[in-house]
Amino acid sequence: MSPETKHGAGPAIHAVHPWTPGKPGARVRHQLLSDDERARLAKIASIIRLKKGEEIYAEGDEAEAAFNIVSGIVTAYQQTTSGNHVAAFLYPGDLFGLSEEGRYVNTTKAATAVVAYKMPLAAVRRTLDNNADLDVDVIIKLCEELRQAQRHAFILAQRRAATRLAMFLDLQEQLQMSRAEPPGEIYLPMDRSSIADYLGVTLAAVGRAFRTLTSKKIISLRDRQHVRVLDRTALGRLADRPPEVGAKRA
Amino acid sequence: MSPETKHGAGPAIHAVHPWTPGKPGARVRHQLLSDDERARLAKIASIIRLKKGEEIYAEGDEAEAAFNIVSGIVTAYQQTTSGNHVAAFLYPGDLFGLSEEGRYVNTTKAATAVVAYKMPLAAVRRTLDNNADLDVDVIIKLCEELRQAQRHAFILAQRRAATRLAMFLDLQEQLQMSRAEPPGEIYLPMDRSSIADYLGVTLAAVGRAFRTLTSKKIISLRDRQHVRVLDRTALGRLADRPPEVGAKRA
DNA sequence: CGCTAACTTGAACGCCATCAATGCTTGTGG
DNA sequence: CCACAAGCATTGATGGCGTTCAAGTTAGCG
Repeated sequence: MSPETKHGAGPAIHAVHPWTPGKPGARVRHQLLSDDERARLAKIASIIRLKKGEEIYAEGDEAEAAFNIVSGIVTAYQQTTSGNHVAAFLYPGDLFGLSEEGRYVNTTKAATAVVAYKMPLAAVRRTLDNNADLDVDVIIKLCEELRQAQRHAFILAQRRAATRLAMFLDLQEQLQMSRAEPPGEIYLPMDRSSIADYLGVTLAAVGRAFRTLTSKKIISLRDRQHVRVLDRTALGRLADRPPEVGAKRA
Repeated sequence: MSPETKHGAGPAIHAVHPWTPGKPGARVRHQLLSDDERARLAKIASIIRLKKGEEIYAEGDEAEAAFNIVSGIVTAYQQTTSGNHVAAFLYPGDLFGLSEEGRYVNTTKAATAVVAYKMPLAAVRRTLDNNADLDVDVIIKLCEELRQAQRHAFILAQRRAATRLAMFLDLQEQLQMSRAEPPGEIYLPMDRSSIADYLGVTLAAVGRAFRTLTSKKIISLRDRQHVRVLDRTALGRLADRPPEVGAKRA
């Protein structure tokens, strides 16, 4: 078997461009690497395949490789005594395995079956040293991940669980569009408890929030993984405006 | 080195190194730029001086320059109908002015009097194209900002206000150490309502949280801007940091 | 087709948002 | 130097929302 040829040219990095303007709010993701660059990275990369639930590396481990997702979803989280905190859901085209002072800062595991490229850090650094254009691509990707983390913080700063969920769904839909996936329905590959850990609320609260949005006819659930948006205006309103603060009602 | 050199040599970028290991948890920040690089950046930079409260740019403005702080504190935030969300407090050595599709993603204003370098984006890009070593420095800095944003999200995922405040104080103390500032007391240059907006709680809740930590003899307040840590173990426990078992490197 | 894990729903308690009043501090002019 | 004002911060009461604990339901998988 020859996975390298099967999956084509090699690693691919997708990101929204920081300085090239597009249609406002469109946030189109481009593939940043040229065929040439992909081929160069392919030389230092190996393919790994993970079953759902498998751990890739753990927080505090010595960082030895960076990863690039080909297919599937990866959850990055940290474990605490009072439950897990999900920092990000990673999709095809995403990079992960960043370290601080030589150690990984979070734990990663496959949320679905995953295929990914694994690139030893030493080789990555060597390649970066010799390819100035790659540097720029990495910068662009890091800018995107930074904005992503800031959006996450923004969601977590909301007070009501239904608002956080609305913003999460809104975000997922935007990401899906920017990945040029079929629209019309939001697909949630991760399970409810991962969503809860991402939103910083309990599993029970996520359930209630889904119920709230459903009973208000803002969304409808085809099944646990597929959400249809019925009232985009109301969803958007929840996502950046305070929910009816007025408590003066009988 | 003349006294003027510090401000005269040009922009300075400070960051914790992602792959060079240090004493675990020490998180020492280094100045990334060589004198030569600073001089090159100085050619495209101009100095700006801001009074406390002055706005630097607003969310949605067309991005035309990046900034690098020389002295003072900058607050980066977004305005919503239900109050402000503070995304970050920026210190000397930090970079800001990142954009998405050519527009700023947040509003920035001076939290204290500020001196900063302003660098037109076009010139920055040209300089990056011609200086591969600068690229690497920017990558390192972006990694740090990313981790910073993830830590912020981690704080916001906490449920109790006192826990968020404890983690915030812990973080500020670490940052202060990594900046090699005098230890023994945490200095909070920002006002209470900025802290509230950073922690995603109300001003009143911040007050209560301070009172809780004070009455538990975990901290004491010299004045509104100076906090002394009385019980670091308890603070770390609240902050959900693993107990520091003589972690002085093996 | 039964088992298990994931999810939903229910009831009581506690924390924080909200509204509102008081206290503190800083700056300005008399 | 004090009086005063304006902004910032603390403190107090009440109610809503989310956590917690627990039971019931669905879906996935052998």
